[in-house]
Amino acid sequence: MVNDIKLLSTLEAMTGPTPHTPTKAQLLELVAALGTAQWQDFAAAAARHGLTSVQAKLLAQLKGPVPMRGLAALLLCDASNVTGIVDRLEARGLVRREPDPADRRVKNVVATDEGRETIRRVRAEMQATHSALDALDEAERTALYGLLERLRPGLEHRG
Amino acid sequence: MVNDIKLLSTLEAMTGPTPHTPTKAQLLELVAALGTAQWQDFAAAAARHGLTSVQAKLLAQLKGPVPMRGLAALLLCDASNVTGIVDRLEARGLVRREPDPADRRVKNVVATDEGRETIRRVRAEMQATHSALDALDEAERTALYGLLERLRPGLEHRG
DNA sequence: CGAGTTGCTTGACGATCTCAAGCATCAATG
DNA sequence: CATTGATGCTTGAGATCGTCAAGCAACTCG
Repeated sequence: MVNDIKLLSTLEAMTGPTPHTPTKAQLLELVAALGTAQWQDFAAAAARHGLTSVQAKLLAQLKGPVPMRGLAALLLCDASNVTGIVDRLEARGLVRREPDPADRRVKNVVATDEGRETIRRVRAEMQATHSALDALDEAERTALYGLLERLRPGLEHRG
Repeated sequence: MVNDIKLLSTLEAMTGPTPHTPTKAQLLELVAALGTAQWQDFAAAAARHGLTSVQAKLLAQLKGPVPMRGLAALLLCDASNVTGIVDRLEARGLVRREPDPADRRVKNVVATDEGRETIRRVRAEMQATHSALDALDEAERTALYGLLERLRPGLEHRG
């Protein structure tokens, strides 16, 4: 699938002095470190707006109306947990519970204007993440995106 | 710095049908999604050994003796929080508190044999992460490693 | 209608997290 | 040496997060 010699030399030109092929363990550690760094960047940005990371994460899922059950699935947690988180967001006016017209058991959660604006700012204020991505040029971003997309299927549906 | 045309076509051969250059937002979203997926993989593996994710994360830091204060710095949390986490790990025999010979205020936390073995297994059992990385060949891993290393400086020391 | 399922909430309980306060120890100063 | 201040850890109060079990309302199917 890949022409090793040509590709590696191109990559070397691209990423600077190439470390020799990393162990899976090294790669794993690096991915983990960056994952937590980015999560903490997110948490810090959320905190500046008086949100916990979980509240911000929930808010980030609300592109449209989502039933409580759906939020539990997205956040991979118990539905009873979502009740409390939405309670607190609703008390601050960032979110609304709307009755579902088709099923009276269901409550759909919707972000208010203020909620949308807040999460937009949180994303914009993730300085560490933004400046990290700014270190890459366009070609590198495309390459990174492609590689990460290849990782996605393995990571997201787990066995 | 980069020969765009040649590089992009090589990358296209490498990553399959190339999405056009992704927005920073798209890239950010993808990185976030993979970060959480990996974190949940870690949490699930830890849970199989009766550990919470935070307990496992603390255990993962113990390559040698680390003072409580140092753990708080590594985990980016209050020192009083570490007390409780170490209490629970110590009660299960995964960790020990040792007096510091040079400073009697300090307690150094050390992983026991069982603690080391447990965290080793947790890492080994992160199936989703391992199988995701298995989807990449050697050249791709090297490329990914190089790109992530470029991201690290921006992400880790934040302003 | 009745039985089972599903969506949400509540209550109990443990873990995580922060803050303020406290105790012991260290370091520096007079 | 004695005092003062800083440092390392623990404790307690209070909020959030997370699960499980139980409950109520509403949907589905026979």
